[in-house]
Parts: sequence; C-alpha cells; structure tokens
Amino acid sequence: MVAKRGSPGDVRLLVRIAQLYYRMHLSQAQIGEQLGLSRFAVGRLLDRALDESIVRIEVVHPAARLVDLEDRLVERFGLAAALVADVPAAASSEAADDLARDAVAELAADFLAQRRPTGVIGVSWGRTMLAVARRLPQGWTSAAAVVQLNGAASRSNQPTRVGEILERFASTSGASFHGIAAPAIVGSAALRDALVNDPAIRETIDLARSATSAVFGLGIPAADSPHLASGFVDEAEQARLRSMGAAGDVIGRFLDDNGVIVWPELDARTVGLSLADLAQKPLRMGIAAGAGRGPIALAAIRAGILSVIACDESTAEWVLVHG
Amino acid sequence: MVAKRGSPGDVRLLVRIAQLYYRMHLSQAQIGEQLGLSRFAVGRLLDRALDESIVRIEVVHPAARLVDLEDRLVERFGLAAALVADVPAAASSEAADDLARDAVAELAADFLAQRRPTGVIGVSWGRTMLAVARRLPQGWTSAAAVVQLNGAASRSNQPTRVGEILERFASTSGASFHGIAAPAIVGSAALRDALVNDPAIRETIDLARSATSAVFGLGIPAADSPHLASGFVDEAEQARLRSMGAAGDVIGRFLDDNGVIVWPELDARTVGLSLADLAQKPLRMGIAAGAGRGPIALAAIRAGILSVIACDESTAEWVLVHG
DNA sequence: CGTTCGCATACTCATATGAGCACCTCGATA
DNA sequence: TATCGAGGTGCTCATATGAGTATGCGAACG
Repeated sequence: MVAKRGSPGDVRLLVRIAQLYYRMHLSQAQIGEQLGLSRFAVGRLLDRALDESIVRIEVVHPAARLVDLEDRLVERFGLAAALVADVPAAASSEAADDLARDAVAELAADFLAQRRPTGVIGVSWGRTMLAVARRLPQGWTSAAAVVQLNGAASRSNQPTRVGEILERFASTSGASFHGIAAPAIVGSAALRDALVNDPAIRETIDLARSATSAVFGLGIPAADSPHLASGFVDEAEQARLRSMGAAGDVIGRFLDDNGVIVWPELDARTVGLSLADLAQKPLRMGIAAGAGRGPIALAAIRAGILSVIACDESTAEWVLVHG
Repeated sequence: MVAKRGSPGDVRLLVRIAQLYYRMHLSQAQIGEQLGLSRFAVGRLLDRALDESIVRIEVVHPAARLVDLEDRLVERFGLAAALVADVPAAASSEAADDLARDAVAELAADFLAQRRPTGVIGVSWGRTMLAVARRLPQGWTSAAAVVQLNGAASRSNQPTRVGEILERFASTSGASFHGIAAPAIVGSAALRDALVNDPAIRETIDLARSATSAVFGLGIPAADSPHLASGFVDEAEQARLRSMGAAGDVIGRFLDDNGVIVWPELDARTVGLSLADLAQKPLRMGIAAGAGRGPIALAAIRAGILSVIACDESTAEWVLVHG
C-alpha cells in the first residue's frame, strides 16, 4: 500500500500503522504480519509517527493545566511539592477569595492526610488555616504535639480563632496542643523580648523550634490583616510598612518582594518563631489562597521558607510569570 | 497528592499518572514507586484515564481521513483493499479531474508494485489506465503476459492509446503483451460473435480469461466516452443507454446503479471478457478517478466485480454515503 | 571497478505490560 | 448479626515491547 521513502505514500503507511496500533489495538507483530513488515519495522515506524506528530497523545482533562502548573513550580523553585487548586469562577472578588480558600484548603488537608507528618507540628493561624483545620479527617496522622508558631492575641474585635485551629489539628490527630498566649506584634522590641523570655511563652516557642513540620498561611498587608489590626501597629506604621514594599507576611513577619525582612524594627516587635528557624524544618507548607497573594508566595519561595506550596491557579501563574 | 475515590482529587491522580506516563515516559513501575502505588494500580488507573478520555490518542495527520475511508470501504463491502487518494483542490473541474486521475493512478501503481501480481495480467484502457501505466516502475513485477480485457479499436478520431498502455505494462515487467484487435462495441451481436470466433481474437480472450489479475478503469457514459464514441453506438442509442439508467461501464459493459447489465442487447454487441469471468479473478482492481464516478464504483462493487478499489476522496465518500 | 560509509534491517535478550486469578474490605441486605 | 456481593488489591505468568548489536544493501567516492 506504499512505496518510496519520504514520499507521500510513506506518510500513508505511518498513518495506517498508527491507526491499527492506537485505534484498533493490534499488536505490532500483528500489524507487521498484515502489512508484510517485521515487528521491528513496525515499532520504528510507530516511533517515527510519534515524533513526526502524526500521532498526538495528550492529556485533555482541565485538571491537566493544574498538574502542569504544579510540575513547573516544583521544577523551577526546587520545591518538594506544589498543590494548585482549581478555582471555580465567581462573581465578586470576595466570593472568589472564599472559593479559592476552600479549594486550596481542601488540597492542603488532603496532602497532609496523605503525608501523615508525625512528631511536633507547627501551625500558624488565619482564615486559610482555619479552613484547612476544618477539613482534616479524623485520624489524619498521629502527631505528638501541635504548636502555634507565632503570637495571635489581638486587641481588635476580630477573633483570630487560633484556638479552634489548634484544637482541630490536635483532636483529629490525638496530639497535645500548645498556644502562644501573646499578640502577634507588640508595641516595642523590649516588650517582645520580655514576653519571649516569659517561661511559658519561651517554652512554647522552643517547642515550635523543635517541630519538624510547619503549616502556615501567607498573608498580605491589607488593612484588615489581623496582624496589623492587633492594635500595636498604628495606621502610620501600617502605611509605612506598605510604602517600604511589604509583599506580605509569613507567621507575622513581613517580607519584601525578594523575601527579605522589610522592616527589621517591626520584626523585632514580632512574637514567634524566627524565619531562620522556620526554614530549617524538613516539611514547611505555605498556603496562599486568594487574589494578590502572588508577591508574598514568591517572596517566601525566594527566602527558602517553603518546601511545599499550596495555592490557587492565578497565584501559581503569577509566581511562574514573575519568578 | 490525592485522596477519596470518585472525588475531584481522584481525577488529579489520573491526570498526574497520565502525564508521568505519556509525557515524561516513566514506566508504570516507576510511577507506582513515586506515588506509593503498586504498578498494577498504576496500570489500571491508566486504563481508566484512557476510557474516561482524560488521555486522548489521535492520529492527526490529514492523511488519516483517507486511511479511514479506505478502512470503511474494505469493511463495508468486504473488499481486499481500498486506496483513496488525496486530491489537491483545483480551479476548474477538468483540471480537478486530471489531478484526481494522477493521484489515484499513483496509488494504484504503488499498490501493484507492492503486490507484484504474477502470471497473466488483464488490463483495460482509458485515460486512467494510461496514467497508471506511465507510473509503473521498471521491474514492478515479473508477470508472464499482459492481455487486453476488452476491445478498443475506434472509428473516432480519439486514439485509445491502448497500445501504449499494454506496452508499458509489459515492458516494465518483462511480460509479453496481447491486444484485442477489435472495437469495444460493434454494430450487431452477430458481428460481435463473428469477431469473437476469429481465432486471433478468441485466443486473446481465452488468455484474458486465464488471467489471475485484472486492472481496469470505471467509466461513465459521457458523450466523450471512448466506448460510445467508437462509432458503432449512435447518438440515439447513447441517449437510450443513459435514460435506461446506466451508471457507467466496466470493460465496456454498462451497468445500472445496482450493478446489473443495463441493456443486454448492447452488451451482446460488446467485445471482450464477460463480467462473470472477470468476477472470478483473485485480484481485480477497479480504478475510479474524477467527478461522477460514485455510481459506477458502487455498481461495480455491488456486482462483485471489485476486490480492490482505487478512487479519489469524493468518490469514496459518495460510495459510503449511498452504499 | 573496488572500497567505504550510511542507513535500514533483523536479530537476541532484558524489561515492561496485560490477563487472569485468588483474596480482602466494606457496605448493603436479609 | 451473619452473609453476600461489588469493587479493589497484588500476585503469577505469558506476552509485547524496546535497547543494543551485527548484518546487508546501495550510494558516493577514490
């Protein structure tokens, strides 16, 4: 049915073989028999059909995009894993943020349940962490202790719900839990030092330092950020923080686009584990859900704080485009 | 990276596995190792990805359409083979016919060269057969003899070139050649019988009867048909032939849409092999190139005259739609 | 002419894959 | 509560496939 190499008829043979193999599911040997070729020739021609793209094999499911983004994040930034959530479109940006948070939290909780980290697990707080905590299945792991990574008590009227987060992480895994009874950011470095030297708080931070896993949200410096709204950072300071180029915060510590502490004096007033200590942990999962999280996600990656990122599709794309 | 069966996360796993297997070319065992699954599970999930069409494997080359048409012709009509040519678009319909003829002739010649029929080969004549003859490569086969299947001498001013056709078939294969020195259609059944009983002609027709392969064009009853223009079929008879529903002719014998001899009296005036004898041969290739050949192609198929059809794309489609 | 090179071929052998089977787990049902 | 059945699992074993290698054929070259 065919003749000269390189002639049009040649392509016909490739097409015919490809059809027999991929559509009719004949074996290469059968095809060879039928067409008077050795099975080796058929195999080689099949290879050729593949790289002359006469045959196309593609993963067509919409989720393939996401898996692709994950692969690229892992590859580009040397992460241990990346989780990119499929975020359904939503009308208002607030509703979209809620959906994104839920989707990302679902992925993060699934990941944790599959990984089953043991020993001491450090957690931050925030809406995203709450969403994760609420999705942890009973018995998701058998950790020894769950410990808060940074301060949370707030003078504002926004409850941080850090208690529920810790309680859920602990009760679903059978671990004990340990909160930090202090604000995220206080009024002076001296006060911070005093708090951190308080035996109870110091003990908890030491425990956080010993944690081998950490799970934390990546925040942005919006006016409603619980960290800024704690009451110890006044409006002028908030404005200054933003004007200095703060991309967002990781466990209460604000970074610029390159992952450098943006305002060391403010950082000196922040209660909790240091980023250097955080970056030592084998498993450190940062979660970024919602619009505008690209910069802080990239900053955290650049600072080497993340080994695993969980985020939504648009954040992943932002990071890949700008990183 | 995944959790519950049937959940969205499930699809993620399929997608991930599909990517690793088809894009990264990892083995199923490697994938299993990496994802903590047995290689059997991976294989089964790959199957699922295939039939949930998360993975699509398709033959994308334009020629695939043609191969598909060929397969359907073979399948539907129980042919031994079908050759469908890719006909480039052309401005005028006459130019299109020329291109179609060339493309189909190329395929037919390739097919013959690959099949290498031996023994006695019967051929008809016409523009298409000439195009085939001109494309036979030197030494395409080692036949013993090439014999004309039906009469050709004509009173019209159109040369039939049957001599060149026979000569090319023979000289490229080392065979002897045997023409029929008589018109295609004569004025009366008595004259036909007389001719056929002439020793020289009878001998040739006997030889044609003994041929194991036959290659012939499928004609249409147009005014310029060499059969009709032979001068022994007058205009009134031509009109009558068409009004009786002649779809076209095979070796000078006109069939209706169902493959039945349309006008027995005319057939009795036709010089050459009978269709019954033709239908006995193991290899009988009919060639139909150009517009309007659908009906005669289908008629020949229905009459069981063809074991191999060579035609252009539109003819193939017509036959499949109407058959 | 004879030589050599390049490329396609057909082989052997190791590996990857698929079919069939026995088992197990879990939820539904009597 | 006991039993059953549908799915899912991992096995063995036969088969299909691919890597690597030696051979052969024809074209280009001296």
